[in-house]
Amino acid sequence: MTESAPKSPPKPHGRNKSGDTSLGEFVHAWLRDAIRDGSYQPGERIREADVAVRLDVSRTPVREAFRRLQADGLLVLTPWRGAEVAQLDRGQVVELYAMRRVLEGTAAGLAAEHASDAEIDHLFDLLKQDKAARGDPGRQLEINRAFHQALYAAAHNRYLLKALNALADSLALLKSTTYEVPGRAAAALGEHGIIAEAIRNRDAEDAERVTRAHIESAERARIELLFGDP
Amino acid sequence: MTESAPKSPPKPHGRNKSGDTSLGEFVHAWLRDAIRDGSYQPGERIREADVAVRLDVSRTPVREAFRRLQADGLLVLTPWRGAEVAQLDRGQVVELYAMRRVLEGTAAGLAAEHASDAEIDHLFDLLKQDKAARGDPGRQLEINRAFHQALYAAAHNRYLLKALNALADSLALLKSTTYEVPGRAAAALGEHGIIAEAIRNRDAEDAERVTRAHIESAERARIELLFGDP
DNA sequence: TCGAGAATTATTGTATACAATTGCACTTCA
DNA sequence: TGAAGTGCAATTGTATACAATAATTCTCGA
Repeated sequence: MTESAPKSPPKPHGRNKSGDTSLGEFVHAWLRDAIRDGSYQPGERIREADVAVRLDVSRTPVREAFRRLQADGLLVLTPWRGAEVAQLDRGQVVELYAMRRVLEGTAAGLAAEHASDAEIDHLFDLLKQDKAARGDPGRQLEINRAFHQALYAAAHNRYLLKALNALADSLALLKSTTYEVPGRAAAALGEHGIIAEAIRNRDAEDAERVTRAHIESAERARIELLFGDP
Repeated sequence: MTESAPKSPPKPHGRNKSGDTSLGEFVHAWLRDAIRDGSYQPGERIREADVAVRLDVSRTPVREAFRRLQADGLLVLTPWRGAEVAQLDRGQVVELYAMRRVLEGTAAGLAAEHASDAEIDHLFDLLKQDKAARGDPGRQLEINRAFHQALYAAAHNRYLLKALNALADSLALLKSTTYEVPGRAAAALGEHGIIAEAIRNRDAEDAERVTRAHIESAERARIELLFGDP
């Protein structure tokens, strides 16, 4: 608890075993993942010193990570009160999905215009993998993420990519995933297929339309999951 | 230069005269404004110690500000190289405006659906002020900003607001403003009027359409200003 | 004279000491 | 008994010392 305990000798702070360049980045990634997988629940308070002790670093990189996570919207920092994992009310969830519908639709539209053939191949490859993973929800979830990431990248717009990633982070604050709704995984797979098809056809308008529909059905599943009355 | 100079006695770090709650926030705001008004030029390197000495604070709050500005996309931080004011290449400018077209259009569409009557009144009030400020470019620029901010707020979507503000920050990296193009201020005023009208009519589709057109003409002015060959 | 390598220096990354603030528990008085 | 005031503990904000790294300069040899 106290920091005056006989610590190990000051360790060099060069690259740590992960691919992070600095401890601050390492802590950022760690906390982000911890929030994602629910180790830290929304609304829970996080103390700098706790994290520092747990990761065996000083408070400095922890503070750095806190600021970044605040900017990402994952933490709420109040002066002299510290950090709390953000929690979304119903209104925010609705706003989040409204935003996602727009951005994701835009990404699909731009992808239809700008995606390279290799990028389109990659989308279809992921679809194939998804089909193969039927019955393995964990794997499907992973591939689902990859599909959306591939879609974002194919749009070739850095600002859009950044905004979509920020949105995805906020979405991670909702503990459960829509794949827990019966049939949702299969439905999503089908919708992904339609999206990929539209992109291959270079039909931007159609790609945007079907993608918005995809997000809308994801939102319906989400609202049902969270609040039980769609 | 050296920090060991006989400093003033350790000053209390309570609320400073500005409305900032912490020094970190104060430094953040200061740097942000300095980048906005060109005191720090894009591409210019900024050293932590310099800022610290200049603002008479330690490096800690400066570092904090640097991280936030990096998250905002205003600074580029390379490990052990420090901070550089971000600079946008032509591709980024195009991507930025593509994004802005989408988000700003979406904001207008949502505003048409969700804006309160008071918010719509505010938009028209700003239009009136803008007309009155004809001939005063500085004031017009200020009102222009306020108009767009009011538009963002009227959309009632926190994520959209945040994304648009981030975009506006990046836009500030371009030193000049499109109002330097002859006739641009007047054209913008007219376009703003059309947007406000569409919102008052609660015509979301039209509001989005005319707003996208507005951003497109702003982009044309920008590209001409920056690169001279539209 | 030029280039490769080593020492030096400038600058950032990290750790930690200390100050300031807040919230809570305890005391005290009506 | 309850409520208000006061002191203490927990926690964050800030300053600064030190370590590590990268850029720069200097030296020496071909």
